[in-house]
This record gives sequence, structure tokens and C-alpha cells, in this order.
Amino acid sequence: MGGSGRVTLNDVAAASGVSRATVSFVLNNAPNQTISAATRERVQQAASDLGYVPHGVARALREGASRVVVLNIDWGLEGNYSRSYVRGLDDELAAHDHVLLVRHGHHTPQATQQVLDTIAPRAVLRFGEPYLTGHELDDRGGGWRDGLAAHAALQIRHLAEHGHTRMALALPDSGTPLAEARLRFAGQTAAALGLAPLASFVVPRPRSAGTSAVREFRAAHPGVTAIAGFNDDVALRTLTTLHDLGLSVPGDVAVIGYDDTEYGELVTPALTTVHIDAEAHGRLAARTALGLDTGGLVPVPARIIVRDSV
Amino acid sequence: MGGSGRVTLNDVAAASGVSRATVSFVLNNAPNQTISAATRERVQQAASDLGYVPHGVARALREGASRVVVLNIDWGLEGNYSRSYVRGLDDELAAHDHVLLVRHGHHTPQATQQVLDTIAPRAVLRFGEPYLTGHELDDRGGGWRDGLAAHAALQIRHLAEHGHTRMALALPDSGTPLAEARLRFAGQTAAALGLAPLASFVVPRPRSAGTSAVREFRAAHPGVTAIAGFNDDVALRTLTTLHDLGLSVPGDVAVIGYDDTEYGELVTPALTTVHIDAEAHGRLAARTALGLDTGGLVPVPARIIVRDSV
DNA sequence: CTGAAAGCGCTTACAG
DNA sequence: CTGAAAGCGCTTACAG
Repeated sequence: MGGSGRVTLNDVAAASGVSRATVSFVLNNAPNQTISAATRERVQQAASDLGYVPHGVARALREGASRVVVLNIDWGLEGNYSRSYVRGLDDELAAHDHVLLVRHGHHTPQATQQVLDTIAPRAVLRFGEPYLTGHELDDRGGGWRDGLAAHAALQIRHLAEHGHTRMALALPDSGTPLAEARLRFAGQTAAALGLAPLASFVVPRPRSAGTSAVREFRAAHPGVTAIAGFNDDVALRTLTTLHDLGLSVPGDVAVIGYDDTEYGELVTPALTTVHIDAEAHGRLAARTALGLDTGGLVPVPARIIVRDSV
Repeated sequence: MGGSGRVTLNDVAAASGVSRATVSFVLNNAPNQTISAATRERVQQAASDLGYVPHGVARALREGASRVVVLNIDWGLEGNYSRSYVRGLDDELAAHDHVLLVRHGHHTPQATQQVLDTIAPRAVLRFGEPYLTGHELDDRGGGWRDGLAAHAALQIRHLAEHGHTRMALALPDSGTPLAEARLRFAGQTAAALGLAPLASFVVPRPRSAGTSAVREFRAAHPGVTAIAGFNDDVALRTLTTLHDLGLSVPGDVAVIGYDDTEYGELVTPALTTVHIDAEAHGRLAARTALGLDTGGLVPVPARIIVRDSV
């Protein structure tokens, strides 16, 4: 062993009496190589005896990419979607001997380039991108089976099943590209169900501004009896403003959330919401990034968490 | 330039008519090297003309570590502490030409070893560790100036200033090593202020279990008039249980949160809480990881966000 | 069936 | 003041 700490291929080669190349072939199960069983055995034994583990940086230099996948995510890991997605991504990557590393915050293209230049990751993923387009799961058209469209529809349908015919989508004030898609899918669902055209409004911060916005919206759309939140945060803020306006939920107006955060259970009335298990989405993203087969991945369908706000 | 995309040191050397070594010296401002101003100029011009950017993987192989710092963090980025900490860490690292990458979830030592072997990061940090010990900022003894102890004390003091003399600390059910420290610091503060010994209890999930726990605690400690939450989540859950028990806040009992999440504003009564700006802690962690001077970092003191629950 | 050699892109003693 | 050379640890054509 080379004096310092690290056990290298050289050490394994020396210990097993073969060349570095042979060790590499054995350890990587190189195809088209016919190495005697005895030699393989000897090499593997030596490697494990010495506790050899390949140096990823050297390998990355040679192969052109490290066994790392980087995930860019704007900020927190609020709802169940992002948490389960990250979990699935992480697990699947680990199963294929790769490591997931995430970057938080808004990043410039230069910053992303810096990451590329610094560690040459196998891939850099942008959170939510496939979900938005719905192209994943071989389910074109916005993911009407297991994607955004399906989940948007589930939310609207739950309201319809409770007798509501006039609804609105409550949006966050930070404009997100997802808002437009959600509005479209929810609107299509309402149309398909023969409901009134879907309205929408923004719930700004802070609390007082949200209250004004909701008051104005109610005045302009007195017929609306149910509000679908773009996410649980908006739904929770809507619940708050309704409370401040002296309205009762679900008596005066029903509210449903989206993407199940842990705070939904804590308010009164507790928030009914859409629970999305995105672990399969995460695994799929992992396999796609690695250029692997994506078949046989069965996503768990989204479901409604029934509480008291609808 | 080498045919494919990447511009290497070789290309810059060729373009400026010097050796690779010279280019490296110029670009890294190598000390003890006296290279003519004209040559430096020529090299720098060529580098920028070609858009040369050093290949981090090669550099990492050579230097033994990549310009990456990995942060392990159990799960989300809930409160203001973790968000501001990550922001400060990220910014400071970027200022020193390093990249922050985070890993979420619980990780085994082997998994961490894999990260080390894969990208040879300059350092791997465990979120919250310095905060817990309070060793940062040269402020021993649990961080009574800008650390955990100071923040624990601030919370208790706020309650005391509102006339409360019997208090309890509400804890999460997931045991955290921080709980013990918080309890100790808060208890010491109560003692120093001449208050009754600090009680404590756990607020389990789900909502109904929390309610039972709080009911029992109230029965056992009828004199307690104020509850300090271990974090905003616990405080919010306490608020909920109090509501379910038909108690009014702050009339019957006051509640104060810790580490300002965005949901505190949304409940009724809105949650008074401790706001911790940990950007300086993040910057400090960055400088420490890089072996840099840590002087001159002035943390913003924590402060109380006064709302309606105390 | 196995080994010697080249090369991924960089930095840094070591010579001149 | 500047260049030739070695080497970080690995993989993979290419010879035997």
C-alpha cells in the first residue's frame, strides 16, 4: 500500500500478482474479457482484503463523468411530492452506485456550469421538469395518467363529487410556470365535467393582502362555492383569509389543498388535500439520467386525504 | 483546441506560445514565480479569448480534493435558521470559488464514505453541529452570545417579560439531541430569572394524540401559563391542541414558537416566535471548512417576531 | 488468457 | 524568467 491511506489499483495488483489492467477488468466485470476463474477469485479476494474502493475522481477523469447526479431545486422540500421524489431518486441512484447531490436556491447558468466543470456529474436535473411536461411514464399530453394533469383533475373531481359546480383555483403570488399548466388542466377537467368555467385568483402575502384579495374575488364571483389551492400553502392561506372574513369552511365555501404538507392537519378546519407519492417519478428520473430501461415502474396513484375543509 | 468541446490548458499554452506550466502559474497566481508582465498579459488574454475554464475533476485528482463542500441535512429546510444558514454557506463558498452540494435524509457512514470516494469533497459538514455545541464564534459554553443558548434564553425571556413565571418547553416526539441542550439552556435561563423550574412535555402526532398529551400535561401542571415550543412546528401543534381543548391563547395560556416558519403567520392567533438569522453561521462554517480566517463576521442577533400568541 | 502503454487535464518540484 | 517531466488513479484499446 502506498504509504499514505488510500488503497489503489496498484496495491491490489501487487497483492494478487497481476497487472493493474487485469484488476480493473475483473472488478468492473469487463465484457469480452476471459480471465481465469482462479485469477478473478484471487483479485477479488485481494481487493476485499485490502478494502479497495475505486477512486471516483480518477475514474471520472478517465470516463468523462463522475457517478454523481445533481438535482437543482428552487427552495425547500415542502410537500409530499418533493420529499417522496427526492427519496425515490436517491434510492434508485444508490442502487446503481451513484450519488445524489442537491443544490438549493436560484442558480445562474454560470453557476450550473461551474458545477459541471467542478465535478462533471453524470447529469444535472431540474426538479419538477418532467412532472410539468408530463412526458414521463410514457404518458403524453400532460400526464393524464400519473402526472400533473391527473392530479389537477383529481382535485377538481373531488370538489365536483361534493356537489360544487362553480370553482376557482387559488394561485401563489410568486409566478410559477406550473401555474399556467395547472390552470389549463383543471379548466379542461371542469369543462369535461360540465361545470362552470374555472375562475382563478392570486393570494398574495402578507395575511392582510391575502384577505383583501379574497374579499375582492368573492365580490366579483359571488357564485363560487369551492376553492382549489395551487398547493397546500396557498390553500392554508386561503383558509386564513376566509377565517378573517368571518366565513365558515366548508359551510360558506369549501377549500381543498394540493400536495399534503404537514401543516394541513393542524389548522381548523383541517385541510382536505391531494397526496402525491412521487417516489416512482424520482426513480424514473434516476433511470432516465443513467440511460437505463424505465419499464416496470408502477407509480402509486395520487389520493385524496379527506379532512374537514370540503 | 482539442477537436471536441473542451478548452484545456494545452490549448491556452499553444495559443499564447508558452508551456502548460507557465499557463498554470499565471492563471493560479502562483507565489514565488516571476513571470514577465507581458507574458502574463498574453496568457490571460488567450485564456479569456478561448473561454478557458479549469477542469475541476483533473484538478481534484491532482490536488487530492475537489472544490466542493457537502452538507448533510436530515430533511427539509423548514425554519428560517436552516434557510439562512444554507444561503450564507452557499454564498461564502461561491465567493471562494467552491460549490455547495447538499444531501438529504439519514445517511449511513458507508454512504458518506461513498460520497468521499466519488467526488473527494473538500469537506463534509453536518448541519447544525456547530450550532448545537455553540463552539462557533469563539463563544464557548453553548453559544450564549449568538448560539443555541442565546436563542433559547431569548425565547424564555420574552415570556418572562410578559409576566409569566411558570413555563414549559414543548418537545417534538422525534427525539433530537438538540432537545436535551435546549432544555438545559432554557432551564438555566429560567433559574437565572428566578422563575419556577421549567417543565417539559412531548406533543406527539397525530393531532388527537397531541391533544391528549396536552390535556394530561395541563392536569399535572395547572400552574403553567406559558409554553415555549422547541420549534414552530411543535408550537403550531400546541396551538391546535389548545384550540381543540377549548382554551384561549394567549388568555388561558401563552405560546411562543422558535425559528420562524411561514405558517406561523397563518394561524389564529398568529404565532409569536423567535427569528434566527443564521447567515453568519453559514458563512462561518464555510470559512472553517476552507481553513480560512473567521474573523470579522458579525452575526445578526436573533429577535422576537411579535404576533398574537403571547 | 494477461500485460505494457497511453492518456484523461491538471499542478508542482526540478532544471535550466 | 520559463519549460520538460512526473504523477494524481483509473480504463481501455492494443499487443502478445
